[in-house]
Amino acid sequence: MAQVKNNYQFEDMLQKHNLKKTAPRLRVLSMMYSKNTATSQPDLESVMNDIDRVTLYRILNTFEEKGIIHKVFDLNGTANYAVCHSDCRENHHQDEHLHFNCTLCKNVYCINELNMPKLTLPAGFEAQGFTLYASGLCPKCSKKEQVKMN
Amino acid sequence: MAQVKNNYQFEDMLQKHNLKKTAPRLRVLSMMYSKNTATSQPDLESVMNDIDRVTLYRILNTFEEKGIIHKVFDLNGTANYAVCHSDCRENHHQDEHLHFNCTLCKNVYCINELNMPKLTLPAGFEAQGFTLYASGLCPKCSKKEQVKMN
DNA sequence: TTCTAAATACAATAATGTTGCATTTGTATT
DNA sequence: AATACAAATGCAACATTATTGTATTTAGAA
Ligand SMILES: [Mn+2]
Ligand SMILES: [Mn+2]
Ligand SMILES: [Zn+2]
Ligand SMILES: [Zn+2]
Repeated sequence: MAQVKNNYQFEDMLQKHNLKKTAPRLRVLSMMYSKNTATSQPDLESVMNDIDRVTLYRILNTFEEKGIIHKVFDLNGTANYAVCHSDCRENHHQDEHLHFNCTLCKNVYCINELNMPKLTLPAGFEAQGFTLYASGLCPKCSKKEQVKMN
Repeated sequence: MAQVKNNYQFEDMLQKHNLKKTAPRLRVLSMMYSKNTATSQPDLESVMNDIDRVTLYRILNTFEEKGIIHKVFDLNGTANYAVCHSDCRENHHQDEHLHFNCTLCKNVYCINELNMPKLTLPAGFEAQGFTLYASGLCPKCSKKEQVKMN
């Protein structure tokens, strides 16, 4: 479920990362932490339409650099941003988890409950990181489909 | 390695999919089949700069629909296109393989030699398809790095 | 050769992302 | 509380990627 955090905690987060407490940043944090799915760039932009587009891009970039959020491209190539799990540090993400993209509601879920399988690549390839994508129906949408069936 | 095919074979391919044999289509096929990596949209466009951009997009779309090529987004969200392995059909891709994105040369490799691990998602999620991404050094670039080290 | 549906070319527009710079603001220091 | 300055925002301009509509051309069938 969505991690519940209040404004004080967001201010703390910014302070810990040596970032100034500003209204745009707090609003972005608040929005991202209020959901249990990633936030697409278009969504973010339409919700925060009073904040300059460039400011949003810069906020997302710095948050990513600081290890607060990570970027995921969904199956359509759209940029989505999700809050990082515990162990991400500045300029070093630790986000090897599955991303589930619902084909119906288009939401992207970070699935941390699944440990990545160990994989051996063909000779010559030196893998540094893995990401797993899955597409299909998320719990909400699969329920809706069930109802329609009956 | 790159699948070697001649122009007659490309013409056959188009015919089998009920597509007219046109110069732009044959050139796109020829380019994609000549490489063992996916072709990025920008690359395609700069190489075929005499063909209209829109035409290229439409060729890529129809090829994808027909199951001739599949689209892969690399780690930067750039669209790449790769020739499909045997068993893709019209409007039904069968491309559950690993995509390896080299961090140095940026090339995207389709790794068919690896069978996808079976995964169980958390309750409620109904997965329809999986894609696995890996990033790191491809054989060529990892060799270059070796040489530099010495 | 003629005919037509399909494909391409061209024009316009939308969506996404970046860069440079002027202005504003958070915060450390006095 | 006032000052000072780096950091952040806002704005303008631009680049890239992608889509839509329509006129023109062309592959392939008749
Ligand atoms: Mn994630
Ligand atoms: Mn592939
Ligand atoms: Zn859903
Ligand atoms: Zn490489």
